[in-house]
Amino acid sequence: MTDTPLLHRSPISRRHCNLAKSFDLIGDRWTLLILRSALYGVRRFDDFQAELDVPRSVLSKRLANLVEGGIMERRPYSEQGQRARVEYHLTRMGETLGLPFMAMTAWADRWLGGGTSPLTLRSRSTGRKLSVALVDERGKRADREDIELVVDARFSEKK
Amino acid sequence: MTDTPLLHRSPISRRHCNLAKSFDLIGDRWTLLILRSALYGVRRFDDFQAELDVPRSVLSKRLANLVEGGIMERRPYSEQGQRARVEYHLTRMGETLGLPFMAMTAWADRWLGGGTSPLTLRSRSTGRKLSVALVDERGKRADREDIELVVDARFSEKK
DNA sequence: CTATCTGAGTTGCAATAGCGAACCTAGATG
DNA sequence: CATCTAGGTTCGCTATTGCAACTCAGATAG
Repeated sequence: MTDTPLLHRSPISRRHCNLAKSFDLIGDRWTLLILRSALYGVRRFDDFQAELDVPRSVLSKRLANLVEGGIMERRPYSEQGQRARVEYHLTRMGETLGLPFMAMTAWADRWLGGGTSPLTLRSRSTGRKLSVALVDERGKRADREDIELVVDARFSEKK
Repeated sequence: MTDTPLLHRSPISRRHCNLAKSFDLIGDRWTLLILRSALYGVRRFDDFQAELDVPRSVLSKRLANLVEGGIMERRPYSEQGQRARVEYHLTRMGETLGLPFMAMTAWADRWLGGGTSPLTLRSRSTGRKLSVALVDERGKRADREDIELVVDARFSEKK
């Protein structure tokens, strides 16, 4: 296992790094916890609040940020004989966070859960176990040593 | 595309959720940015500081947390004719965050970068483009509708 | 037609965390 | 013996968080 070579600067400048930008949007403990719940199907203010025990004022602000960022949307609903209320649904943009969250879950199960996985993923059609991996177009897994980073020079440090 | 069914509580209680635990460790904007740089090969205090423009006091605290959490380790080094100094290396635990970060990068390129990817991944041996995906043991990609969540009942809400 | 319940917030205040600048320290160099 | 460098710490100020209480709007009950 060779160490990655020492660098003094990242190959992609922070201004151009979409990953870095994404952290402005979701790089916050409560936001991440809200998204975790939302990906499971939680949608309502009081459900988020009760499940996470997040201060209502903070929850309110975080949900507003997520809506502004396009990750969630406010959608009115009404239950029989109740006045109209509001749910927070993931947009398509929000739903696609599923994959990074699954990758993160696998990491966390391995390193923080001692290898126990409270939740596993399975193919409904084939019954096979699913996992997140780095693969080529054919589905062949790449191993760590075989990965090459290709940097688009337009996005490097000083342009 | 059917909506995920409404839930009032997540299927995994927060106490048992390793994903939720991981957010205590890395669910913070600066921590995430530090890890991004570290995965590229940045290791030194002043390099992190200059690249990220993070307050030195905050950087100091975050690095200490990462070391305490087992994600990074302090390692002494000396350059010729310089006194011994310290670098922050990712441990194996830290390195394996690469996959979640690659998944997150792909998400961010798609939704925040308008589809432009400053950085792409390629297989050194085959030259093929690599991407993060949810696959079965054979490398067959699963599509969204075909994913089943299997919950270990021991970790549900009330035990 | 007033009183109560419920879900979805807002408000106010104290405690905490973050920010930026200045300072410290230990050896190597001029 | 003054300066430089890398890796920090300290300090005062501001911004954000956490918590409890309050509001608001409609539906239902008495």
